[in-house]
Amino acid sequence: MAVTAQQIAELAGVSRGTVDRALHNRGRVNPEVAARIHQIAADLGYKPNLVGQALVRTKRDFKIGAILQSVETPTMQIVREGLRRAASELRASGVEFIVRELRGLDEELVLESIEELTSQGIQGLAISPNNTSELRQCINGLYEQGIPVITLNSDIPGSKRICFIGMDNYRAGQTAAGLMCQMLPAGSKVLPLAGHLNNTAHNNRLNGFLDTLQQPGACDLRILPFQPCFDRDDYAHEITQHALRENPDLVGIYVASNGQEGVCQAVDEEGRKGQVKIIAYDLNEPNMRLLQSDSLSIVLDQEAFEQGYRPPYLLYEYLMHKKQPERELLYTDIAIRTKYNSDLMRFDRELPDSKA
Amino acid sequence: MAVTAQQIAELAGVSRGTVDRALHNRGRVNPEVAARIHQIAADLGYKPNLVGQALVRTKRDFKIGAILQSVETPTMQIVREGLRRAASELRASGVEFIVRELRGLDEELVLESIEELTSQGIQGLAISPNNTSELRQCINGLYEQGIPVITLNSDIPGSKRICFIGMDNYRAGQTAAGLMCQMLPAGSKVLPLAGHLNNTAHNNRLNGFLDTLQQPGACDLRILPFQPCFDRDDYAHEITQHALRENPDLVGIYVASNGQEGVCQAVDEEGRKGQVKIIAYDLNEPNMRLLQSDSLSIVLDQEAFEQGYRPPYLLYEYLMHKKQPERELLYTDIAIRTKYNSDLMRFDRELPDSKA
DNA sequence: TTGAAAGCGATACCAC
DNA sequence: GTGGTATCGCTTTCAA
Repeated sequence: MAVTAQQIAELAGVSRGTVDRALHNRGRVNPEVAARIHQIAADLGYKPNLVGQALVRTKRDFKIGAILQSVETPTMQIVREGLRRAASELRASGVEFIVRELRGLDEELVLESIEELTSQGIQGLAISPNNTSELRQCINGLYEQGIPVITLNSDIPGSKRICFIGMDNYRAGQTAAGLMCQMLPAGSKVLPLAGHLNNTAHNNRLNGFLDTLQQPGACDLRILPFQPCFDRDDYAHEITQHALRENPDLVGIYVASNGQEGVCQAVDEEGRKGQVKIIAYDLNEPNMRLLQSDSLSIVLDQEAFEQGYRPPYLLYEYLMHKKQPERELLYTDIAIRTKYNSDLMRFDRELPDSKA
Repeated sequence: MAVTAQQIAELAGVSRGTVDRALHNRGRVNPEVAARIHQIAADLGYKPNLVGQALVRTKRDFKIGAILQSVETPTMQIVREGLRRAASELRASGVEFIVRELRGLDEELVLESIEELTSQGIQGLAISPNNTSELRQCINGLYEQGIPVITLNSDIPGSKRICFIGMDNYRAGQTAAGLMCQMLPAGSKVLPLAGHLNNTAHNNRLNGFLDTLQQPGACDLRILPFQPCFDRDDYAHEITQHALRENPDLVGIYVASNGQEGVCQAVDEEGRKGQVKIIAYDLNEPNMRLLQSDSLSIVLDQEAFEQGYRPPYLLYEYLMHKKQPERELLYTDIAIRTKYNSDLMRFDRELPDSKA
């Protein structure tokens, strides 16, 4: 049996209350007694039992909110799974949890939802935001009110969110560059595709890619001018088709955004499947299929489940023990997925049994 | 606030005790009353508060044991980190935890340690075993005594351990084959290295690799006869040197065992660095350096931290809620690591603050 | 400055 | 069958 506060109290010849005040430096305790208590606790290696602590905290009831956007996309659906799982686990420990799942990107709706959640008295918020100044101000406002915010999947840099969890897109771009170098011989021609011109995530993926390939000592690849496909498969298809016809020696395509299905289809139609290495993003159902059919060579994944799963716990720790997240930027793993190591059903992603 | 058993009791006009018996079907309760209670609980979506439950369980004190072998190796040191972290977390919830960390592989010592732990009254055991029939029998014996065992890192197939957590080595070999195909042009010559001839893990890695390359429709690589290097860098060095001299067109080396440092050194000495793609196993400090210096192209990692971290929790759940692990074989992720995505210090690997 | 006691939620035991 | 009560470890309040 682990040592309890009661045991310390008996050894010190005082009551549990005094031990508690002493060990937590709450004052109102004779310095000599306090010193003795600390000594005994250290000798016995006392650690407060977290279960006991947690039970007490259930008196002050916690209420945490979460807002997801674009829940219709495959990646956000995985984020949502993670969020739901965390919510269900925390609810089982007595935490109240309110989730708003929004379709599309609608700043108005987001601001409304925040309003709604705060009026319901949430004490912390996890959100997948747009990067706009209104939302930044809103988050800063919540911070001033003492409501911690965590951004997930995409960030609002410079805002007063206590942390961000998501992909390091620049690093991911570097990773893609490294893989292209491994796969292609010197002098190969590569086409980079991005989404919207002002999408920070995609731009970072592109810059990481280009910077790395231009470093001194980097492998020698010939990079075509990058093309925006606006996350659309039809545009991506057209761009790819055109590039393939113009460049019979095109052997690599880097898709920093959505549009990979259009790319793969074009490559297939032009009869170049297997001759062109394609790297795309996010391990979801459609991309799994493209990997299995050898259409995509590699998918870089951002561990979307984690992005949903962790924020509730981070907020809980913050509220419960005033514990700050380890870092302001919690980058998820950059997972390299191929045909052979891409299992959507990893064991640690399963939902726990509902206990009746 | 979540709904509590007390509230149900009030609504049903009975006492908490009756509610408890009814909901857990412990009998000794009027069927009509039981039905009413079940109805109310369902309506209110009652879930027992896990914290409250956990607190009660601290009365019956849990004692869990763990045995690690070969703790002097880089990989097992990561496993150990995971194990220690889990131990420290569970201790903070009142679970007793006894860990034996053994150097080398010594079956006698392992059997002794098991004896010692059981005599101390452990109710569950996590162990990184050797695959011998004595140990299998021992594990089966523990099972008969009602002491669940989990094997980690390496398995004893067919024994009555409740589950195994570790790498799917065959799948890893397939993954390596897939990567070699992506990296090398058709007709390339590849040298496969293994460790001991009877090491199951290495053999599986090798077979997965060879099988995949020989499948119909697979890419066309010429595989040299595989060589055992007995996990030694000096042998690996010699084998590699010889192979490189004999085969000026050798452009790929697959190292299914240890010995990668010898391989890299030989490639470097022969002036072939950058011309030969090398795939090896396990992301540890030495391999990180080899990745950074572009000596290794790719490392396949087995998530050693997880292998240590999860078994204690699985045992705890098993003992606490009689919950079986989801599967008998819990395969850890096959992580593909390159120079750019190999960070030993991922955020989810950090030790929690010690709470005073 | 200190102790005694209540209470968090669930369970187990013992009377009735 | 059922209700009352003690208990797990800790925090908090109220008296003293």
